Amino acid sequence: MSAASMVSLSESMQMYLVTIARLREGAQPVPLSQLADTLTISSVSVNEMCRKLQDHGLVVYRPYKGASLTAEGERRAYYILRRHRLWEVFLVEKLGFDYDQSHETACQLEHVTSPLLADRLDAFLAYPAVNPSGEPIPRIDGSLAERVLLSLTKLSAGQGGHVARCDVNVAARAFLAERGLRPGARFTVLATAEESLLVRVGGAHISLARSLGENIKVE
Amino acid sequence: MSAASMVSLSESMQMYLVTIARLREGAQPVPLSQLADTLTISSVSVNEMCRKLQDHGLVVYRPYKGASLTAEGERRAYYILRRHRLWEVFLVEKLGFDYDQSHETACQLEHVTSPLLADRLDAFLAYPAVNPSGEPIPRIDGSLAERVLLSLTKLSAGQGGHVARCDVNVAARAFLAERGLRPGARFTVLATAEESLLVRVGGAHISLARSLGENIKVE
DNA sequence: CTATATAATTAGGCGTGCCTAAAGAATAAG
DNA sequence: CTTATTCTTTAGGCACGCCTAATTATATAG
Repeated sequence: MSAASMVSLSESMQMYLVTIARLREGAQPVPLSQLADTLTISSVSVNEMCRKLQDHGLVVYRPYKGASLTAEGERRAYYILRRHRLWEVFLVEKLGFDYDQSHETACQLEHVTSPLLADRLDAFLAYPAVNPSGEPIPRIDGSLAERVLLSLTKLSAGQGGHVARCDVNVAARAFLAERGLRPGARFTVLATAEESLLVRVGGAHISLARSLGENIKVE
Repeated sequence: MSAASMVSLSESMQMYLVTIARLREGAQPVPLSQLADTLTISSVSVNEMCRKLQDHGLVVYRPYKGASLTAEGERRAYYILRRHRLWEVFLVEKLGFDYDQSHETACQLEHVTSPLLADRLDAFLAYPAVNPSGEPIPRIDGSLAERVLLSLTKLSAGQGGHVARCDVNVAARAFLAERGLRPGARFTVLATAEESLLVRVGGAHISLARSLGENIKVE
């Protein structure tokens, strides 16, 4: 529980923090299994690291519940997330990367980005508010604009946007992801009816029950 | 002595290779003491690593002589050096960094730069031939333009350039470095006479014997 | 309320890259 | 040619971040 305000964190610790920040929904702790899965690291190692992060005062870990961020942990996570998303903007807008390519590359660059570099990059990119898939970029002061999310069913035919979250069961999530309807994807609503709606994502068309669309959050 | 052509190298191994490439003059092996000094790593560790690099077929290490690069080692070194200098150009020209700042930052970025990123960056910067201090940038094919170097004494009053190398003894090197006349520094020749010349570097003026200037290589 | 699947933990290990201390070898200077 | 200095090598260790195998604890479905 030591403060460790100025100490610089290892790349691994940084990755854990930002992963928790990404996976959590609201103040919900993130199950370690999910963390292990996302990071592709064994659950034993994840456990170990979460305890260490807790000792550093960055994470609160409750067995069988999961890991959540302390105020300091969140600050650290946003610090990295800011760099990550700034690089994504640079890679996509200036270097013509695909979003997926940019994400992978930004994952590396984020850890070697000094405050000076981050701020200059920010200025160079004209202070973007969001990354290429619409996720907000934390500001220098650590503040993060909340995304304004709508249910997919709130849109009318012709409108489009980005998928933010799919709050559905695993089977449905896999089904949708396979067809391209996953967080970050750009889509257009083609038609709506009483009980279902038709969506275009990438080259594919998907027809969804309203009950399912209700739980897909977009912006 | 295994080939290891495709294997990716650790960041440390990369740092050793590019450091050797930077320090060597011609095909001269680099003394381990100099390597240890530059990397600020104990000579024991440097020794260890040079043996490992030799086992990987990247370096030739001869005790009491020093380390030199194999063809493959040089290829790897240039691969990193290319990324390093491209980032320096980006940081200085696009983000307004000082050269010294850019050098430090580029040292980090170079290790997380995929071929795609390097090539896009190269294009974005309009295929620069040299970094901000005039050192040539290795090309994609691994070729490195030789610098055209002159002795400082070859210049006449009014001409200027960058210091490339100071081939003088330690005391003289330290003396000159302290006054700003070190590799990378921009200077102007203010006046020349039979036995000495006057140079401006930064805000300072330095008067040098021709015999000393003879061994200062510039471009 | 108990069985079963899921999660947590302990124990022991591995590779990398660095360190210090101490001993041994070669070069360069007298 | 020999001594002093510098360089090399061996030995033993440490921190980090990861691993597997085996054990123990919890939660939840029946």
